[in-house]
Amino acid sequence: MSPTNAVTRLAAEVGEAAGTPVELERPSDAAHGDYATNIALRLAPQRRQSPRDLAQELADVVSQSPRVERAEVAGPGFLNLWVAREWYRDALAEILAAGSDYGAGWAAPRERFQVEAVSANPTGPITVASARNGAYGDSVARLLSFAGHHVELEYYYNDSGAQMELFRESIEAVRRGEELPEDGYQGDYVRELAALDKDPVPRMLEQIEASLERFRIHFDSWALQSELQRRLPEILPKLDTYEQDGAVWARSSDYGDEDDRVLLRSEGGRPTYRAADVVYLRDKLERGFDHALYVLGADHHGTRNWYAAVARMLGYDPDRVEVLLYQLVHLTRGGEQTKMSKRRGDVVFLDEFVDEVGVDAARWYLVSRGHDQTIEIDVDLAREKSEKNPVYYVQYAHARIAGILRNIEGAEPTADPPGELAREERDLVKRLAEFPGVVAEATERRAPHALPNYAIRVADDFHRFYHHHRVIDEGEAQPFRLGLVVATKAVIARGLDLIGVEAPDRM
RNA sequence: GCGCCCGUAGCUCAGUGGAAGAGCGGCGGCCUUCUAAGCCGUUGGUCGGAGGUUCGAAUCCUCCCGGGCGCACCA
Repeated sequence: MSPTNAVTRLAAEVGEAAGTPVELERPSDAAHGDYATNIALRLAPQRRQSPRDLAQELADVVSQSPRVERAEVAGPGFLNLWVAREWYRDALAEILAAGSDYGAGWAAPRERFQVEAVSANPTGPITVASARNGAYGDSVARLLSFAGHHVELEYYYNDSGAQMELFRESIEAVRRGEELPEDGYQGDYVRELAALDKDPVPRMLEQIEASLERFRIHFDSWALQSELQRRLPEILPKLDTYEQDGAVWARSSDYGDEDDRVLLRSEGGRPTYRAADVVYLRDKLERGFDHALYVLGADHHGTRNWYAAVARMLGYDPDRVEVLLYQLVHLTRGGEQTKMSKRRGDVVFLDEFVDEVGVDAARWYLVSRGHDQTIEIDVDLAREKSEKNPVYYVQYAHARIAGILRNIEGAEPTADPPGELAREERDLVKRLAEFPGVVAEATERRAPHALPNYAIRVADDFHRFYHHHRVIDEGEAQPFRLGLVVATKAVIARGLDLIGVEAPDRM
């Protein structure tokens, strides 16, 4: 399922001629037309026809369409299309009618998604590494929601594991003026929490929530490991388990995981985090979510198959569980790599990073790389680089349009071109018409980094248009150009919103 | 040793079977005109390597090299 729009409707016309669905692409070389398809090359073998002959037959049919200016056969059998003025008018009219909803609501069926993201232990402030988790997970959530799904974002935190004990012990040690436990938590924030003379965990959680809200990530709910763990006795019998060496194991290797996993430790029968995972997953699916998405750093990729195995063991369709992995953030200082460790206090916190570069540049930066790509951040260069961050290039396009609109308040936009379109106008309309396809693909591939890359292209086409053509006082061209920039503004604003970046009216 | 991810321009990275790209950097131009955080030109790549599949491979398969991350009764 993907949204219908001017491009897919044109593809459908070609598809009708070909008798099979057709996808159109925009050739990088303008000499290859506005749109092109390789359908003749794919169909030729089964039709026992030469690709070029087949392409020519399609060209003859398709060129009859009022939306097609001309159609040509090129190379081994590509079909290149030049679209007509009518197509541009249709495409722009559709965007103006939809406004900020352009590209929205295409999902069918509409389902309920839970996205669990960040979920860092409250043993310290949110780091830049966790911020990537949040930026990625939140953007995926925004995309799913924009598609028409019901989406809730949840933060799951561990308040009872070994790391938390070590954290509390570290605080206590500082309070008593004793030496830190082995591998204990260090850093300024530990001393500050120790000075408060209160339970450090609620304080830490408040700070985490505040940092994430500032980063424009709002969590709908917060889940607590200790609470979920209490329901373990009720869930445990539903699992395929066995005892060995005094511990209780899940037979997860029979359900698609690499190994069996310990649920209850031999020492005192204390539950592992995986025991809580089982309760939590069941809770998610029983709460009425069709899909449970886990956003995990690559350092957790070993647990990738664990969640699906648990779903199988509990009798759920494992396809309802999805693990979204992203690669880690590496920090360097003046070329030297620093390890991100909260325990050693050797770490860059999100708040510091945002103080340096701002929310917009930070979110853009963390989500504009593919999630399978390791991110390198040179902390010393972060600020300097932020001034050259492409996010400003995109935002500037939006601000320029806002400036135009301020100067001609009340003027009526139209999608109807007064005459032949200029090259910059055609390029911009075609670019905007890509938006629904970009959004749909980004959503289905869980790949929000397509948005910033696309937004740069839009800004590119806009800035070029802006440089070559005026909007205001251009006589009969004004209403159409106004429509063009109004549509551009809507697409840029939405594209940025989907990755949590603001679209300012002035810069 | 096993598993996952990555290797594309000087740097940071897009591009998941169709005709090699962007930003930054470098060099040279453009502001009495809706915002110069902009525009135009130019510089730049044996797509890590070798085989294979295909009419066609940066993209799919195999092997090799290099880097990252894992392989807990931590999370």
